[in-house]
Amino acid sequence: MTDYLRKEVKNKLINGDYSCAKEFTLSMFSGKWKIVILYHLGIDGIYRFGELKRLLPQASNKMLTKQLREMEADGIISRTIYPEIPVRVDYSITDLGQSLIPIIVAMYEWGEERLKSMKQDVKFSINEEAIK
Amino acid sequence: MTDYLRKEVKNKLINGDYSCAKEFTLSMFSGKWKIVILYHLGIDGIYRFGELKRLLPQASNKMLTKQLREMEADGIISRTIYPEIPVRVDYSITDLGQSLIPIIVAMYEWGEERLKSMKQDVKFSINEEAIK
DNA sequence: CCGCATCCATGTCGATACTG
DNA sequence: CAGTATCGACATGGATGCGG
Repeated sequence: MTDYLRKEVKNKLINGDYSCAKEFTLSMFSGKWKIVILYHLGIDGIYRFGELKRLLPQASNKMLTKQLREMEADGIISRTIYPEIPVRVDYSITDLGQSLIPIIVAMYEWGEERLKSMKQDVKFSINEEAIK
Repeated sequence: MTDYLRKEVKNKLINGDYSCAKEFTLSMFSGKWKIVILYHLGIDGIYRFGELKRLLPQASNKMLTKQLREMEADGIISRTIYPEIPVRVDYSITDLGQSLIPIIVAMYEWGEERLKSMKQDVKFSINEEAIK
């Protein structure tokens, strides 16, 4: 829903509907590859376009570019072009982007916990099967 | 991207790729209306289907139902049917869903702050215009 | 090397009408 | 009341090829 969400939130903001603060935050990193890119840039540091591509082999050029451009427009990452030949482009997180990292870390931890307890449940049901 | 995200994450989980904990968490509330519904159920308490509809006038039956069913399947909300006539259905948040509320509150607060400083920037540029 | 442009299959969402 | 069914418009994302 990402593009849709971005458009919706923009419309709401234009129409003065400021009751959508959480949707606004969500629209920052809810996009294909966005949360992963942001996490890497926040934790690891600077990446070049090609490095991100290798990091996300499933992402097409088109999608990767789109996500990066949107995050740049939102001010959470920055893009630096070095007009060498061949061209070189660096991506890094901004201070604003960095301020989102705690939330993403919280999401990471929640996910880890949840996955752990889901594995537990699987073990339990296997044991129950064994008892029968 | 929501449905896509859900499918992707499910596939990743099936394939034993447990390195996607944040995407997994994201898939819990990244869906049309999900974060708003979850927030209301978490803060206000129980809602009936019709009440949610009135709360989200833009949401169609189809979408509202879909989002509620998915969140139920994910175990973050629960659905109770009272076989009266006419039928009555209550939706409430589960303990698991409640454990997501701090993250959503953090997102709400980040959004509020961000919107505030964006308004500030608008004021600044208006003042600059006035100075000229 | 880092993209953008185009085409096309698929997916998503709204509107409307109908049911137990 | 609380949904389901169906149809059609629209958007999304993958593949490919081109360009500075």
